Amino acid sequence: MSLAQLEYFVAVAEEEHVGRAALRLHISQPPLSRHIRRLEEELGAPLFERTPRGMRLLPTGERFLTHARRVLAAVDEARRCLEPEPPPDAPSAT
Amino acid sequence: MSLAQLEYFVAVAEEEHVGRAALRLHISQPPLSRHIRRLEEELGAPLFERTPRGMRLLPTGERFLTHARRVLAAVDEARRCLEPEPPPDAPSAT
DNA sequence: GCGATCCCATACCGTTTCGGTATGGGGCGG
DNA sequence: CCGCCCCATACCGAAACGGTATGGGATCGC
Repeated sequence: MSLAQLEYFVAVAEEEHVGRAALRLHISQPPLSRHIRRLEEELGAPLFERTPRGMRLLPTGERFLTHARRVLAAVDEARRCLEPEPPPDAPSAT
Repeated sequence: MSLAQLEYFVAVAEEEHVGRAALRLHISQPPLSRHIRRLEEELGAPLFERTPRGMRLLPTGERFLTHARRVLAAVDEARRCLEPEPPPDAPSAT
């Protein structure tokens, strides 16, 4: 499991469509399909139901989505905690 | 930034020693040094102080360590949320 | 029913990343 | 001065990634 795979999974879950998710992620569709499939294999459980109209989250996928977002949020916080502090004379309120 | 890098960072931070951390992670020392350095480059800030005895966390590294552990914990939870439930007749107490 | 269309999945290829071995450079202790 | 213990760099083969081309299945219009 990689952070990229989690981002990919979230995008597909939200779009319910591999093609649109690929556009949003700026990669092409086949690698994205592969990542999703490999993630499912690694987790040992399918996350999506493949329908003629696209992808729909299974209950397992719904649960995983919550945790995936939590991971990505934690990564964002980790990045932010290192950002240089804004200048003392904050332009926001003063 | 990758999950592997976060694991590597935590191990080096805990061991304060690249060589021991490498043993613990079952990889060799040079790739581990590279990962740490590349993580620092990506974050734009050094995380460790290099001493003749090993590596010591800088204040920035201490802050980042907290967040790195949070990310890895969230990943663990994500994995766990998919595990098959234990059988109803729990063997723990019977 | 047939062809066009829209999905996702697979095959193949070039590039990049990763991990391992060998080696360099610097500080500390005998 | 010499050996030892650190981390850093150089180089190489293996694995993973992303892109293009293509296949297989289902739906819609005719």
